[in-house]
Amino acid sequence: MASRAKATIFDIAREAGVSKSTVSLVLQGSGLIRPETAVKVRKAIEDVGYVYNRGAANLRKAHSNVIGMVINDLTNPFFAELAVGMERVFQSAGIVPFIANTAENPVRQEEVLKSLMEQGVAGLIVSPARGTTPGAFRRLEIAGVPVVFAMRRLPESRIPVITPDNHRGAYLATAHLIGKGHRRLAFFGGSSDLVVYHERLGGFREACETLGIDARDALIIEGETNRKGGMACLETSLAMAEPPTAALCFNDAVAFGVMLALRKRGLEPGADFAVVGFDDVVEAEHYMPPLTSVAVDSAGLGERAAHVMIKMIQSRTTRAEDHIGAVNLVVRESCGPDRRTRARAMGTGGAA
Amino acid sequence: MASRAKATIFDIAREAGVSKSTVSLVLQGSGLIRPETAVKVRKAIEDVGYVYNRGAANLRKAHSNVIGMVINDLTNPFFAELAVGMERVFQSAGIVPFIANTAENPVRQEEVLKSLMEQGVAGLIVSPARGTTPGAFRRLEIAGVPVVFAMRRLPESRIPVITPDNHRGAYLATAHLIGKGHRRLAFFGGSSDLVVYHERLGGFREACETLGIDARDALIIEGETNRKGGMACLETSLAMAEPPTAALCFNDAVAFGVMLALRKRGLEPGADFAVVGFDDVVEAEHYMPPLTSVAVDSAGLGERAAHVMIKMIQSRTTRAEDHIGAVNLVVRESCGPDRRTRARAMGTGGAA
DNA sequence: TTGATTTATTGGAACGTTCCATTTAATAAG
DNA sequence: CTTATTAAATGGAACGTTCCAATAAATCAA
Repeated sequence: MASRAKATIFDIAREAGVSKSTVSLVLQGSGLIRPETAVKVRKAIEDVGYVYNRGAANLRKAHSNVIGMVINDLTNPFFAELAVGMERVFQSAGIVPFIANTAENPVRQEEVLKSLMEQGVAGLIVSPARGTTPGAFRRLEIAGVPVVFAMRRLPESRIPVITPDNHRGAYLATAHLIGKGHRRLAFFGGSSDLVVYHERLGGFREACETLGIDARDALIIEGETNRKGGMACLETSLAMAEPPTAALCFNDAVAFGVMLALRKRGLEPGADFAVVGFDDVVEAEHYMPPLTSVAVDSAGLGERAAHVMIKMIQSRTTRAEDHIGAVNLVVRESCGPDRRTRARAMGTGGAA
Repeated sequence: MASRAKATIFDIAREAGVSKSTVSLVLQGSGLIRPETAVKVRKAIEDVGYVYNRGAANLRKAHSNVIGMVINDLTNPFFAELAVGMERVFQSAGIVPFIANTAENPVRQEEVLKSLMEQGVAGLIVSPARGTTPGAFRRLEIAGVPVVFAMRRLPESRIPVITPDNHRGAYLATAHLIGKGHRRLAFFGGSSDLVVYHERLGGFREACETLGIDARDALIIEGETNRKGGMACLETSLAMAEPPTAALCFNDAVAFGVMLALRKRGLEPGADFAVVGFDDVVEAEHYMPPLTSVAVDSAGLGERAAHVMIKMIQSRTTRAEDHIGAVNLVVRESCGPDRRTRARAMGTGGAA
């Protein structure tokens, strides 16, 4: 209401009877000022209701402490987890990261990136939107802003990447299905404009071939990466001449959709059709039946991404090594007769 | 890599053979400059790889276009939905909101608010963390920054609030349970340091009294507002001498927990124990059994909050009217014999 | 042709900080 | 008692914009 003109360090200086420079020093916690003076100044800061103007400071300092995270879908708990992991690290480093959502929209992403750059971010952690064009991050590179990709990568980009081991995860899951005796397999959901898709599909294919199944017999159906997509995939597959008996799904959301569609047709997930998900979101454990899924530790990947970012900023580089995170197949009850229910298979999925 | 010193409007001016003022005018899209000149300048902007420095600009303009949203729990899809609703509105207004997560931690919230203020935000939409002290927003008020509370309110605060009609929602849900013939009711989850809790509990109590049930017979168990809390509540209640036969849950997460715990005891949610949730998150519809819940349209509330914020900024005020959003009871199958499955009861819950 | 008006462009001060170079005050060394 | 040394505080320039007042160029009226 009252809102008198914003207080500046000059107001503080007058109030405390010192110079603006002294105030500045106190604000930065410099040891050069006499403790009593510092106390006096700090009191004045309180009294005048001062708010530090970081914009003005950055004008001189030329390096802010703001880090942005650009997330492609905030409503997916999987990405929200990623964000939370990053925050944990930044918090302990005294950094407040700003999150922006692109809602899987490359145009929006462009706006978001522009805005963050204008704000003078020190670095950016990005899970790029589907359909991102290769040039979208050129401006960032030119400006020399450190960028890390998390969970997703772009084809032919030099930007460091933190992702789970998608290939291995898909391999483990597929081997598990084959080990259960399934011979007609399907891969449901996702689309080929995502690098992740190719990685996971690659693991699926390799497992098929290694374990004696002709990959050309496998059914591959692209689709949306959500429940609806999963339902559609299942319907399509059951309309085939020789329908599959098991499916590896692009992610858990797709798997939930598949199970939903099975129920709707009077089929029991697990007994009548085996389903494996990917990501192992919290819901997977509580679903009916509990979903077998590839756990990727998204919060851990978020932490790792944050650490890499901090390193990059400190060493003033825009390059860093990629990091491929370990995955586990978490076996639950969505793949038929529960021989080893609720056991955690760590790095072994029956690839014998 | 190369990263030559950041280009400024002076560099553009030199490149285009005009003055810095002209460049500034072009950047602001002023109609005062000759179109050909504008084209020339815009080309120079591209050529030098210029990045607008909003911090410097704000130094003069004294009003940024940055809006912050402070969310208490980003992993709850309910709050993520709220964020998405807000973003929709801001996007069409050309504003990029920055989201920050407080993880339900008042200390973290303090840091976040401080950081956002230092960044010079034009306004703040906040879903306050549980346990927020009344003074937490004093600095914002002093600085005259517009603030809107969303989903949650603080006791005795003058800050405008956008919330669902918690009292009515709880009333409708409770009346529904009573209409089904239940007489021993429970209210599960939440805690009394949340204003929302009192609102929902108030609706519950009013329904009991109005519809002929002594509210003192009702069982009220506080607890965490997540699955775990729900499980604990159910266990506690079943240990009572005369256990309840139905429960209104503080939110859907609690309701999911209750259903989980029922199953674990071999009881069937719906048939053996009626459960109603609150919020109607997307999972509610797909759960087994589908959860009857109070829909609050969180995305819509987010949009509303964003609109109010934009109005406040334009009219340079820090006051605005509260907004209480309508709620619907969405009846599904978690409350016993499904007399009217999948019907949407709009504003009427059987309060006759 | 001259002056008035409109249209485009420009220089300079200001915004709130940081940081360097300086000054002043206090202390130590000779 | 000087003079060198250290500690504490300060003034001024700079950061990259915006915006006002001023100028220059073009158009119009008389």
